[in-house]
Amino acid sequence: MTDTAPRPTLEAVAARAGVSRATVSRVVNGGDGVREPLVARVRKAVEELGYVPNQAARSLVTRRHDAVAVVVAEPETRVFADPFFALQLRGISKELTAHDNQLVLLLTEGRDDHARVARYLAGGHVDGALVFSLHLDDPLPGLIQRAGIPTVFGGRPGWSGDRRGVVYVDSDNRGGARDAVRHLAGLGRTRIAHITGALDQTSAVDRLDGYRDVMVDADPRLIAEGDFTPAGGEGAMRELLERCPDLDAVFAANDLTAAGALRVLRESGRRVPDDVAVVGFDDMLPVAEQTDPPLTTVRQDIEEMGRLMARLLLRAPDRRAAEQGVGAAPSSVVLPTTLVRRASA
Amino acid sequence: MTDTAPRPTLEAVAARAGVSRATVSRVVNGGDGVREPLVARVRKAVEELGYVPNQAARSLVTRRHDAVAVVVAEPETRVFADPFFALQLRGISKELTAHDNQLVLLLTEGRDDHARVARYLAGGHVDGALVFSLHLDDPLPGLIQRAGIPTVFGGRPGWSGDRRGVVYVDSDNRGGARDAVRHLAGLGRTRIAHITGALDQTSAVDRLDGYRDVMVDADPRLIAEGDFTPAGGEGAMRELLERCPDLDAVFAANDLTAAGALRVLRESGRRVPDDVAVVGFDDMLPVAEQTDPPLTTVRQDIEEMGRLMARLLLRAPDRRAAEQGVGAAPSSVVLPTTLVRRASA
DNA sequence: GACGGAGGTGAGAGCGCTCTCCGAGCACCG
DNA sequence: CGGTGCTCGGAGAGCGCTCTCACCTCCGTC
Repeated sequence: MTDTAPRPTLEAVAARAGVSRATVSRVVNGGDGVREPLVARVRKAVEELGYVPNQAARSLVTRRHDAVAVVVAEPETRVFADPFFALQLRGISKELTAHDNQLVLLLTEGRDDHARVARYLAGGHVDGALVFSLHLDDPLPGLIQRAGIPTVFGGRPGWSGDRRGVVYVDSDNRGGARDAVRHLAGLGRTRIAHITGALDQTSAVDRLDGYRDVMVDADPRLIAEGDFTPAGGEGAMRELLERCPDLDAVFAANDLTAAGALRVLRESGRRVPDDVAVVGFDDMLPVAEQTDPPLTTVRQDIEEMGRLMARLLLRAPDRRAAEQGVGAAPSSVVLPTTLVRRASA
Repeated sequence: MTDTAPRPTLEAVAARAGVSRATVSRVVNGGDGVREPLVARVRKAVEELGYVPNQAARSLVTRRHDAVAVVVAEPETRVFADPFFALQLRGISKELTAHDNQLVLLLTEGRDDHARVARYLAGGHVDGALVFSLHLDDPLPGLIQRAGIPTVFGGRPGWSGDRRGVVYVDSDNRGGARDAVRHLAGLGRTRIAHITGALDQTSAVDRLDGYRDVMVDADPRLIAEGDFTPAGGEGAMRELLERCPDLDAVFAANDLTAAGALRVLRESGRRVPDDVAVVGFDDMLPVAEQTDPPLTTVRQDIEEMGRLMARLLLRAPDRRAAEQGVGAAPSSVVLPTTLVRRASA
């Protein structure tokens, strides 16, 4: 069980294959510049010995780590109750795996962790960082920028610091919101309400802006603040019904909020979509398909966002290249959204 | 921006503090055996230079990595739609952070990834592994055991291989299920049905066993197979209503399933809990509290399970200690559950 | 006052790998 | 047939750190 067998080294493989360490190294790293028969002999030795390169030794000299940190700066449990982040993580994982990179997960809770994360990133343990920092007042992006490693943000960081060189991947929240509201208007609805998300996050602000783009002179009482949770949606919906009992449509900042709103609408005796049409955002499948009635919503490809973040990061020029002016820094990407029609609007 | 500044080394700190490398190393690693004035001088130099130890160099000689792999062997998206895993991850993260360990996340999808994961773990990149492998037929536990690194499983691995030395953390699924069913019986219910989870997972099997412990000679038609999803719960509930229209209680394998069942019960015109009492499992807050009526359920402390897994792993004797027979291997832990009474039963 | 010992400090040898030279060998050209 | 250029393989120098020794200082003790 406790196999004392020391792991074989390059040296051991070289000895077995009857070549030098350098040759084995070349083969292990792609085999360029080594003649076929030798390559085969080396590979055979590697196989027989079960050789696995020592990553620490390799990193020591190459200064690469083939590892990327994923920083999740969400103080609340919410990020977890929410499949959103999990899906992005999955996209990231797939892309990193495809490039033989490891994923180091850094969850932060509260300010105390910020210093820890900053130190870790500055410590050169990873080649780059993917950061989810959704809050407007979050100091983390600034700290990370100072750490000086390539970084891609998930969602537009709502952050007033130096924006130069900031790369992010986001959905077209504003455009998606516009589509949603236009859809409702196209159904002949005129009293279209909006339940916002947590307004300390850029996505919520952008969706609100999109709503306003279409409802240029909307009754301000048609806007109620939510927080992306079902409970928030319920509260906001009650508020709206009280203020504007004549509303005939609701655009909710996300599907969970919409689910809460639907519940309150049903309680109040309103029929959806007959009396009030409802549109959500995200197209989170377990939620959007399970509501009663199924939710018309704005889909964003969350997993693809994660993939893209990783791709952008891996493509980022490393320090040496940057110093030589080689390879432009990648720029931010905003992914399109699509309206998914179901029964609720 | 592209700071060419090479990171300072031990050597540099030593020079600045006017001591030897060895002394700096001692201070950085706790400062034992170094006199106070020197310690202060070294710390000052570290501070001024912004020295951060090179983990690769350190690992190269110590053969420790202060990193733990978390392997999630769930081919389906489901694990993600489900806050369950996320909560455990959070517990793990907290505990690892408290011990200055990093979390390397390995998500596997499908068989192809198994070899990759096994190679990684065997490659000695991490000091141990926390493995979530919920499926009965999963080859991963075997592969990992062969990799020969300390491992703790999340949930009892349903695996027919060599069980010696297998350490896991699980909830008392069977006991919790018994409590749930006894509670229903205590309410005077006699036709108590069970919707199972996905029966290729030990937790589902254990909960079914718990149900059977109480319902010793239950009508087999009172058991319907679900899959831990709301949709599965709906299907199973319809099936049950058709087979046994006289049932007066349902114990669902988890809260999501219960939510689906509730919907079908409502559709069928039955009142909960008056006509049919319902109990879930997990006490997943966003779900259990939001159902109509709120769900009576069996709570397990998911985050604590994660914490415990990490604690067990970190306590596991390292190889050297094991060779000397020092430090017993930790043993598995089964955490108790508690019944949470809400309105549904 | 000399000696033993304990407690601090420094020197140096690697950990396993990459990568830069160099030298050897080969083909091809003159 | 000798020279030239190129390609392939090997030797060796570190990467930054830890850790074992050996040494040195200073205290207590007889």
